[in-house]
Amino acid sequence: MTTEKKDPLYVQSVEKAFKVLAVFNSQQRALSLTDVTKLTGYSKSSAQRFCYTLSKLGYLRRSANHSDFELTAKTTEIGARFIESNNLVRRARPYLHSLSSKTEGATTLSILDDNEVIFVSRFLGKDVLDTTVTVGSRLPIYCTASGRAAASLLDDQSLDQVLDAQTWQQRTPETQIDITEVRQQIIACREQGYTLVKNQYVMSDLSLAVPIYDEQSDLRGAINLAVTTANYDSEQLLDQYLALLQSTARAINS
Amino acid sequence: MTTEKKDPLYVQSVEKAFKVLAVFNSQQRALSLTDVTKLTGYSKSSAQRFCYTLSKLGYLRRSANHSDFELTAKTTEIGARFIESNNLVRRARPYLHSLSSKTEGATTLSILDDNEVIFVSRFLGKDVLDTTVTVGSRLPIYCTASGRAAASLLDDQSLDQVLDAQTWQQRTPETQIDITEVRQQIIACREQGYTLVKNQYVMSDLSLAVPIYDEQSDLRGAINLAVTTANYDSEQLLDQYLALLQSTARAINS
DNA sequence: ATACTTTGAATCGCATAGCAATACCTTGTA
DNA sequence: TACAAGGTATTGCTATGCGATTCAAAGTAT
Repeated sequence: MTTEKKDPLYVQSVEKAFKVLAVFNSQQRALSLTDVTKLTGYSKSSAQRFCYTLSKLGYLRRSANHSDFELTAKTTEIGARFIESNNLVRRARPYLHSLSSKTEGATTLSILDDNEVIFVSRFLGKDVLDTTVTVGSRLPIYCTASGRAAASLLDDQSLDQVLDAQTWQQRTPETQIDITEVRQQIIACREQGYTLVKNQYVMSDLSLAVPIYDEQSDLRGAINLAVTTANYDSEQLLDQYLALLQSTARAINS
Repeated sequence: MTTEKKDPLYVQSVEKAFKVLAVFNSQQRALSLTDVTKLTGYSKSSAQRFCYTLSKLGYLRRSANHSDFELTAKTTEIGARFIESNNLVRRARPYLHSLSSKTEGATTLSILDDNEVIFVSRFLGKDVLDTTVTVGSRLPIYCTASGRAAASLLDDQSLDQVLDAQTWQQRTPETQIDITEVRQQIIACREQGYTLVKNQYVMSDLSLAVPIYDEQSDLRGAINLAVTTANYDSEQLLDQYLALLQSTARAINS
């Protein structure tokens, strides 16, 4: 079924292991073996074997009542090594940190991955506005400033592919779910070098993002400054911080 | 050789995949196939197969010059789902954030894992002191306030095991590498409910940590407030923030 | 209590997925 | 042009991972 073609180099057990890990999330924190069976579609035996193996390796553990499995802190290890080793993240961090302090908003660096962006660095200012997103969180392109800015670096063809692959959802009353409308926004960002997004992903979020292309590593992404609509309106944000954000982007890229 | 005993449920391919990912770190950012071969001890074929598979899955990619492999941003995904789903982290976050703003120091929540602690939440204050540690970073027990505080929750036997397993290293001129000395510090923490650590992991770091035990999830860890010795001395830190840190710990636990 | 259902753990032959070795390219160097 | 070194592709063998099945335990209902 799902097995594309026989590919002699491809190790399916690895795929299965990651798929098992993938069914755990904040909605599905603790899962029984049968849950895993259903969610992965694997046989009882396979689910058993992979849960067992992943437990041995320390990426899963039994929940407090011993009936379920859940992710362990160890799952953060691999990603942390990426964060620690990536030069773009390394370079960006001090700038984002100071920008966050200066503005009291939240700053992030995100990287384009498939049809989404992944937050790879994040600093929260005094303005809380958390929404539980953290380093490692995946966010859609169409309704985030980071996503739109990062996507503005793509050529037309890739952009269309990415937009087609979005799962368009009316996340807030104001979310734009019209593909041509969003596409225009992204093209505009490509031309003017920034994008401003309001109440698209969650309400009371006002975000300004600037694309980042790291030649050396060939990574596309964006830096983002998020504030609450309670403290700023769009013009204030642009007037006060666009120049700063853009110079930060330049600084990171050099 | 390394295969302990035959264990019919254990899927070795999964172990190998993770071991391949594990050889990548900030010292070894980009690795060729032969590098991976050497570092894992696997045959050329195996290294090839797992690098190939992990690339297909999106956890590795070719470096800019196409000769090496490197970790991708996607590696942060799994850990992020742990962070997003873990209740202890969830509960602690707002407290740590406000504590960091209030003190201008860096706050962290860490969880005991094997013989180390893992940072699972972290907020940097205006006092920079970064040292590239982030969410997901593993840190030793013996020379960190978080580690010592978390270890203070262990019974004597486990504590000794953990201490024996440390790779004692003179990280700074002041690092204590005497096991009995460190053990005393940890026992003291067990009694007084906090530990203060200075210049042990890096110079000019002054850290105050309080143990956290989450009954519900049976996780042991610590919350930590780190400042620079330039801004505080030990007594100031204790006087001003110990009570606050302890009440934060209580708040998190309820 | 006793049967029935559901879920997790252990067992077992079988087929195939993953193995190492090898051969085949490709690229840089002398 | 020959050589070396690292990367890529192929192949035959067998151990590994497979699903089915059985066994055990815990929970529900009668």
